[in-house]
Amino acid sequence: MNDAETQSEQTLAKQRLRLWLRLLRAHRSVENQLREKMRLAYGVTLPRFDVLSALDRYRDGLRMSDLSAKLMVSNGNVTGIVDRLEAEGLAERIAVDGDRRAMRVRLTQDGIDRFAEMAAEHETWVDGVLDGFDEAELDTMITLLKRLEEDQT
Amino acid sequence: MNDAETQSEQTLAKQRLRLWLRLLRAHRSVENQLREKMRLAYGVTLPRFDVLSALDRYRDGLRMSDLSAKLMVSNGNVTGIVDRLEAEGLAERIAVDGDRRAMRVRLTQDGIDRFAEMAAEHETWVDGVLDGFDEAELDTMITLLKRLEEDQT
DNA sequence: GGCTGAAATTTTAGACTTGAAATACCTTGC
DNA sequence: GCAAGGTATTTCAAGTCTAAAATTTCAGCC
Repeated sequence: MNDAETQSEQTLAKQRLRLWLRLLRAHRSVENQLREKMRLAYGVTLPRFDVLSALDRYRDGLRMSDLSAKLMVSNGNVTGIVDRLEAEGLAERIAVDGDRRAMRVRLTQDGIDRFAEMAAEHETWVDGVLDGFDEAELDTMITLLKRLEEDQT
Repeated sequence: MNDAETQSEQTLAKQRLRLWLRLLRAHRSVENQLREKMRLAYGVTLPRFDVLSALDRYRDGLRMSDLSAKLMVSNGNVTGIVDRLEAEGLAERIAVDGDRRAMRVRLTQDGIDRFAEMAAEHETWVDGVLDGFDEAELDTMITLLKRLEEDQT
């Protein structure tokens, strides 16, 4: 455990741990700010906004399992959130013909309209929170974070 | 809205949004992996591990409010987690003399020992997950993420 | 047709999380 | 001293989240 290579490996591992802790804190910081703004301005939670956002991107609707895969959360989780969005009239479940096990979820017109309002302001909030980064820095981080995701087989 | 400067501002805002989405996904990806490993290997949740980690760094103990501030979560949240850690015998609450409102939480000897085991393996897991990054890349990201946090007044 | 295993979703139990209210205590100004 | 306002923590209701079990349906095979 005393040669230079092992030494460097140890340092690298520690540095990777530091990165993870930074990622954790950065995420929590941004999330906390956005959650409060969303709640005050629109009375909506972040998980619901995330689901609306995914559904807005796929106007034809998504299956429950596609939705949970895209959001990287469990199936049971989206069941509850979609239940509430449905109760609020922002989303609806429709049958998938040819497979009676599956459900397609899509935005209602009201959901489309409400999301459009929120999304516009959401973007300006994010812009404000990440104000300190210029284009080069943004590109750097986006590229590296994207690789992080791709690295996970 | 047609001059070059405004155009660039719009692009920057979109890019910042992209960064936030990347951050979200990267966080979720790492967290999901670590959660499962922690659960299978030690039967412990990530929130509990986080609290143990903070307490391990401050062996004299932390007040509940210091703990919640360091972890960037609500007060009510740490109350529940510390309750459970206490029930498991890993942490204990002790009175703060001079202020009967406050509580100091610290690890028990068992908590110290158990955490040491977990922390060692946790580090190797993080090392594995962030395997794809070399020292320069780690430094870059750490520096930028650190600045993100500092930018929030 | 009927059986078997897989797939999509929901249900369930338990934990985590927030924001707000409640409780208990402290501190300051008078 | 004591009232008023502030601080530390807990409690509470509602929502989010996971992992595992349960349901329902599908698809292939005999």
